[in-house]
Amino acid sequence: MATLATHSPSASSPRSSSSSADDILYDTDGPDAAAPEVRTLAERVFHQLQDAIVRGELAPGSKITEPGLSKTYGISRGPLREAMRRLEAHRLIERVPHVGARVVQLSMKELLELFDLREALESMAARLAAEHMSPEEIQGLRDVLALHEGQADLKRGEAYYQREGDLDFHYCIVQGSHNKMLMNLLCDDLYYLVRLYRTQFSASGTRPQRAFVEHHRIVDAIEAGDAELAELLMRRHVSASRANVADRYAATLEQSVSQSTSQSMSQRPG
Amino acid sequence: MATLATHSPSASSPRSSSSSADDILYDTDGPDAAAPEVRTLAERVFHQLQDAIVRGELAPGSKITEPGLSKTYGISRGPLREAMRRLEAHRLIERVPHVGARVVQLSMKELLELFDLREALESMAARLAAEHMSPEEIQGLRDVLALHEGQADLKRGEAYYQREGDLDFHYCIVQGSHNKMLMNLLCDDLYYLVRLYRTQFSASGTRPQRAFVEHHRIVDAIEAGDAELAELLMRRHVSASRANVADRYAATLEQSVSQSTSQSMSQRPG
DNA sequence: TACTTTTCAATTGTCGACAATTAATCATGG
DNA sequence: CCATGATTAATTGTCGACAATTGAAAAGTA
Repeated sequence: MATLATHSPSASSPRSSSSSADDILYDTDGPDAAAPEVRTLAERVFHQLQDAIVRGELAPGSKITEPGLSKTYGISRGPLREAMRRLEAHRLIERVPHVGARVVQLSMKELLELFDLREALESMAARLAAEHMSPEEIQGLRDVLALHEGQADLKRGEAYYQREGDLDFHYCIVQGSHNKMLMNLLCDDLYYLVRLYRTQFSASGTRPQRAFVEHHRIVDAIEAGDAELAELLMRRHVSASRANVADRYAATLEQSVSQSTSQSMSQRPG
Repeated sequence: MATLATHSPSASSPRSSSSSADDILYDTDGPDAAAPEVRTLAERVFHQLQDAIVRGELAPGSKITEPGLSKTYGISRGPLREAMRRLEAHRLIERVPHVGARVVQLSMKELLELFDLREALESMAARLAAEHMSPEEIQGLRDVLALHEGQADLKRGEAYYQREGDLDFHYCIVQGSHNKMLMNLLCDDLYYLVRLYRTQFSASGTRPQRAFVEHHRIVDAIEAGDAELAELLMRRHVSASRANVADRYAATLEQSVSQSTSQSMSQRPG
């Protein structure tokens, strides 16, 4: 049932299968955050499972069993249960006592709710970033945008979202808010869900380029110290992203009229 | 070290030590949410520990050890670790690998950050509530306010906040938003922290009465379907509550100049 | 055939024991 | 007297085994 790819049980190097985009993010977290931070088996398996879920190797809605994963990753059920409990805390899996756990499957309603949350929280983050970001941090933000501009992905206009490039930007904004609570909430609890469905509803048409322009406008506002404008632009940016996802979903629905490929979609499109 | 009160290891009735205010909240959650929901040892101990922390029996910053709690609650370390992991997910304790866990101790900066988050999220909740709440739900909201009005606590103007009366109201608003993501975030992740520090920085002077009036105004806006006004009023309401906490903290600081009772306060006031 | 009951295999929950790591204690040397 | 290093007790991490619960398959009956 679970389309689990080959996972070497003895992972020698930590964070080996994570994307390069993550390294950019983690570097912005601070100087002492560069440490691997995998001091225990449960942590390592947690990161591996997290990666497998976000990458889609563990399909949304698929049931995951403790003995199965225990054998797959070569560890006992003790640390595995701890890793699963952490996944549940991050809302990546859902557990039912005495029944089991399965990978989370957001309905379209919930996915749009997630964007509403982002709109409220990230606009707040942009406002705080405009108030608190240092010139060095703003320069780092510009570097991120320049890095994205140089990538061929953006020019082809396809994979800007899928390759975490967009989230990199949002990460930096949230970090710039200097609000630890907000950082925890967005980066630890919400962004993993966003990444999960980002690959499914990737941006279409001219949306990546427009998003890139919007990013620049937001940085301009932050650099000018215009908190109100930064908040407004970020709110519009997330809202436009939300609308794009909704459109993509509607297109998927129309497409699924002829083809009955409603397997990976939601059952309750309310 | 941990000032743990007497906890009967064999708790016959579930949710025995929770306040009556919680029952009101849980009833608004739906008809089938009245079930005890404690189908496992880990769940029960989680609720017991959660209650002990929120009630202050486990002081903020105090270290909690697995063998200690294991013996206190009469269970093995297996389910206890699971309960602790859930507490960590709810940000009520902080764990360090190979070192241990201790009850969370928010700095004043973090506590104010928490209020900023509430301001952004609950104003959003109020707006959604004005758009989506049914007449029956609004009537339930008025019932909550009437219930609070009849209590002697409010008249004495002291314990309105401490007795979860205020949070009851906010719970109902969040439920009325009909946004599951928002409900999870606020009710599961943030409100326990709020409750923890609510007893410490209880409202002062005429603040409880004013808060009560503000509650009525918010319900009026919701009933009128004025989403914009409801959002604004809630934003002001939370902001005023934040200011009140900040004032109380400043008063505590001045008081700690003569008395060096900086034990339960934060070490990093900034 | 359809429905109810029973059985059973699989999974989850719980426990006790052992290994690994840490922080404090104590001894030693400068 | 203080700093530094080894020792040790305590705590956390990990493991394998057993008990309890669940869901479904199998058997029986109307």
